[in-house]
Amino acid sequence: MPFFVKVGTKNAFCKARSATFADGGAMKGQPISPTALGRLPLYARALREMATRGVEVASSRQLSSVTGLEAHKIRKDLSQLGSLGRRGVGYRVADLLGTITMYLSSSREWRLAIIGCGRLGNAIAWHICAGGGPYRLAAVFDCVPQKIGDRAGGVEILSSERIPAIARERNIDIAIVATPPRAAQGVVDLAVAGGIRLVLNFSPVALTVPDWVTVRTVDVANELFALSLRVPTRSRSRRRRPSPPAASWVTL
Amino acid sequence: MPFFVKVGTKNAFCKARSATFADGGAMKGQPISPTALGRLPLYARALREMATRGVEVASSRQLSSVTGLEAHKIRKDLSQLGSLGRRGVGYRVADLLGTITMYLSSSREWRLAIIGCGRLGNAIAWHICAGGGPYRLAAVFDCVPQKIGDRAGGVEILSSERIPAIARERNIDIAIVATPPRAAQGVVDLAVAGGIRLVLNFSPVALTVPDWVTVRTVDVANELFALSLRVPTRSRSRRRRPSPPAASWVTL
DNA sequence: TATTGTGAATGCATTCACAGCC
DNA sequence: GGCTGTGAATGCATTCACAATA
Repeated sequence: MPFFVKVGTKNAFCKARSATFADGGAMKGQPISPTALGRLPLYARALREMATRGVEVASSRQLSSVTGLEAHKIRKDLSQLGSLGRRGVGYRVADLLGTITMYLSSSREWRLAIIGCGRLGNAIAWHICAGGGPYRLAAVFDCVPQKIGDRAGGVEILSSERIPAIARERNIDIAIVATPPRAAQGVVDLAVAGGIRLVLNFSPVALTVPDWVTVRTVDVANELFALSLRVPTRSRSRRRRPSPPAASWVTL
Repeated sequence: MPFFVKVGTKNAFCKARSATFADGGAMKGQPISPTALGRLPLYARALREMATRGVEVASSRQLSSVTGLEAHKIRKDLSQLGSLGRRGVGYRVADLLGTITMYLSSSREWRLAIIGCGRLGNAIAWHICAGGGPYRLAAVFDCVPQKIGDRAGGVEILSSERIPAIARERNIDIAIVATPPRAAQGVVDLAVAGGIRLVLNFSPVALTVPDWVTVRTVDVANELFALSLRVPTRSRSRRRRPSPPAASWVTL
């Protein structure tokens, strides 16, 4: 059972990996920090791209220029996967990519339902349909009668009333809510009734759910707002950072 | 020139507000922490909704149940705006809403360009067109000749080649990139050439930009990934949190 | 009693600095 | 000399606990 432990050093985090060597999982230290985990797909993409270009070895600085993240951060993240990379040389692209994909492959397929098949829902449906990854579009719902029976992302659109039943029937893991704000709470309630515990919400409202359900909201207006905060109003204490395009996300 | 200062107390943050009373802006302490600022729109929405329901006074607990955030956090955030709210009573909805909207109103209009008018770009175009807020859709670009001349979100679609010229002509502040991944870097280069310094990127690639440009990437696949990390694999150290629907975002 | 406001504690991510290798 | 790996320092957000107040 991996968890972070307080050990001798001041920063528990630094020792967390070695602290979990004992659990003897397939890979050495599972408890990679969640933020680092979230960046692994980015590294994987960069490495794949480098691999197709025939690059064999990549330094953290090169990875930095491709991903836009600081070399510091990259090394710290990668060090959590173990000691790949050779000092003075860099990381072997193929090996690193292999290890990362091992970590990423949850060897699990996630079954998605899109609720609300307006312009946005439709776009997401096709996006998922096209994109690789372990995500499968398993159902699409809408409450507009005219749309029912049409197809989106290769799946037949069903009536929203049937969400709870179909969610169980098709083993839906994740509901993507792309309805108008008004309807969002109603459909998420149906999804919860269907046993869904992960919700990705694109409508600009806060959804109330039981505490065993995780909601993640992506609000375009909020993204724009967060972005516009970034405008250099008066050259705010501008420390020279070589490439700071990495934006910090607003935490809800 | 607002900035955080180290003062007597151990936590500089706690004193940051009072430390900047001196700057004498229209509102007392401008330097609200960025994360708190990012949550203000959420509070505003909740308060507006309460106001329309005729609620006069709201406690942090009530706000908590509406927004899904912990009461702790809400009080901490709101305390940064000054001492609104009366102890033992709560916050006056109208007053609080007024103050928050004051903080939010940058009294500025942001002019957007959407680059790439496929399904996603089109959806975003209409989303912005419909949604209120200080964001105006000022241009839409696509590189597919067939689409040029069509309209999206009430704006004529122009050829991507014209991005630099139109960006200057129409004073575009923010570029929204919704192209296929291949084309993204190319169009963002054009946007940068047109003097755009804020980019919201929906394509799943890291964009390389000069350091005066801020890019914020929203990647649906990444969101799904981050969400699927949240699945309770083995009831991880589950501390009883009353309502933790608030998801923490993956930081790039 | 109910609720805000806030100093302090905690936790986590980032950044720094440099030891250890090529 | 260049580059990784990592302990420590820093910074910031969250959480806690409780004094102040209606």
